[in-house]
Amino acid sequence: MATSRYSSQRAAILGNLQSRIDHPSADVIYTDIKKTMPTISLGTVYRNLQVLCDNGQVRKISFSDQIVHYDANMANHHHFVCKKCHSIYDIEISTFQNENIEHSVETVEVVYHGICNACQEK
Amino acid sequence: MATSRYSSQRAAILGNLQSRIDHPSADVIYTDIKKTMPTISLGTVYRNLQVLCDNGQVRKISFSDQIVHYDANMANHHHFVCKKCHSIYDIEISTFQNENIEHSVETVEVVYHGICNACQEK
DNA sequence: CTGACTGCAAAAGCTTTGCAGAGCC
DNA sequence: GGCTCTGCAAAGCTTTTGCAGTCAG
Repeated sequence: MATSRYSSQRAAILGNLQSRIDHPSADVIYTDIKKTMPTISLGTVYRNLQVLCDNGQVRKISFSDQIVHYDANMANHHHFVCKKCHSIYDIEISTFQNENIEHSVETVEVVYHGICNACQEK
Repeated sequence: MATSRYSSQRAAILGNLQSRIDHPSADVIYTDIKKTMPTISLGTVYRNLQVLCDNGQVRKISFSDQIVHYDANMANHHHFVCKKCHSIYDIEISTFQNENIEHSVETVEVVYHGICNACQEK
């Protein structure tokens, strides 16, 4: 944050993402913001999403479609992806505990992120 | 596989993936196979990996790096991704039960795949 | 023979980056 | 005024696709 400066573009991007419950791609955010801020460029959207990620205000999520989706909900939660319509739903952890997911789950993918043993020893 | 035909290329791709414990990208598989089968093309690798996925012999896994990784281990297991060296480790479910993962986990990402309510009702 | 498969190369996404100019502090 | 940020456009990467020829069954 030390070298971060306020810009209306960055505010618009964060605001847009926080007002949504879906998990848009950079391009979807860009198209949406362009309606009210016609001069914004796609490169700016990508650059700011990266900064917001580094600042911990936004997270990237990626599924099997080679597109990075963004999520401003930083609370601990899971995701459900429909293989038919490709919608992405948030799954609250409490729901998860109850095994009470309202969709038909076929497979579960779990990915841990962190620092591996080899890197820690360096 | 009604309309599937044997080809040495497909066998080489599946064999290569099954002999590995890492989770290579299509390009890594291509480069590796090219050593013993110099005429194989990258397009063929992509096409066959897709077929093998459709047949349930291989699965795609994607993390936050915009590259699709392939995994021939179809048993139920999780993955650990090192944010420093980007290595991918398999995490066996039994290990998971014991919370006995040998790396330093910072975040966990859980994604369910299936058919959502809306699509089921159609 | 037939039709699925291959190699090649071009095209098609999505994302990153260089540059010159603009704007926040 | 300095340094970060922006818009634009080009470049970069991964992946897909069209086509004509090849090969398994």
